[in-house]
Amino acid sequence: MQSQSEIRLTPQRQVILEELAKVKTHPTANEVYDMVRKRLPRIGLGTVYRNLELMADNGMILKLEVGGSQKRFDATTNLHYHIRCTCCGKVDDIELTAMPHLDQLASDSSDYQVVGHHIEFSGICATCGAAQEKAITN
Amino acid sequence: MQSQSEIRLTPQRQVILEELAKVKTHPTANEVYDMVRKRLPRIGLGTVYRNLELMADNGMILKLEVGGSQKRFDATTNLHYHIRCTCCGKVDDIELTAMPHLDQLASDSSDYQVVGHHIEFSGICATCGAAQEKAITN
DNA sequence: GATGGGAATGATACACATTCTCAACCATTA
DNA sequence: TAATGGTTGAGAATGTGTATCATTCCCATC
Repeated sequence: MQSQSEIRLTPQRQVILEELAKVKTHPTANEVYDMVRKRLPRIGLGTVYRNLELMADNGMILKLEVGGSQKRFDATTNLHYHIRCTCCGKVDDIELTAMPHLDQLASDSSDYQVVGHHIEFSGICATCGAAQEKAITN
Repeated sequence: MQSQSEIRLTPQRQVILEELAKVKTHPTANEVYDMVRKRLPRIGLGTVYRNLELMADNGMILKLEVGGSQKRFDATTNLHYHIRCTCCGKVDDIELTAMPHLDQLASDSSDYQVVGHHIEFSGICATCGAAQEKAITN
């Protein structure tokens, strides 16, 4: 997207960025809201949504439109892939070399103007897997 | 998931399946509801959601958790990839050989029990592209 | 230092997709 | 036929995200 070139770094935006950069997970807007509220108790939920969206458009952060009902945000903006736990919804990075050439293939075989791609694996995370084991053996 | 082995094929479920198989698009639950209602005017929206979910769990259809705010459904259950128009939200199949070996790679490099993957390209579809051209030249 | 205009914020209302609840219904079997 | 359990339809409830709008903030200019 990367439409606007510069946005003002208000205190709210700065805190949102910092909190997002602080975690290795891929929090939802609501989770970001909770994290930010510890430092700025009076911030509005709308402000968080608005600024996450704005910063994603600006290329400062990544908006993950993965499965599940919520958008997630990522401070790491280079091309990388994710795995989502179908059980608890958690999203982790996956170590897999990026395949930017896929975009060309897709472009060749469709009448779309391809802008990018994302690979999302799904599975059961270690925690949920262990919980299932436990539930079965009981 | 493919948990339940057999489900009763009620008239509602049959019509949902037939209508879904009839189209090459990837309709949302609401679109399925509209299609089905032409044949079963008294069907409830909840029934459509309930049964789409059920049939997806059963492996009879595919639930696409792609970007955008709505889930989409697909009568084609073999592994294939999609492209979504960031402008109008339309989802099309993309002709690209499936890469089932990716699951193994992901499994090796994470502590998840990997069950599958999906590749989603994003871009501007021909229709939206043409509309943009027009808007600029005017 | 006052001021005026545009951007940003916070509170709230709203829109929308999806799920939940529950009474009525229906098929199946005892 | 009566009992049982799954299924349906209707509407309420939930949850995520967006729009609105009055107020506040920033900052260049006077």
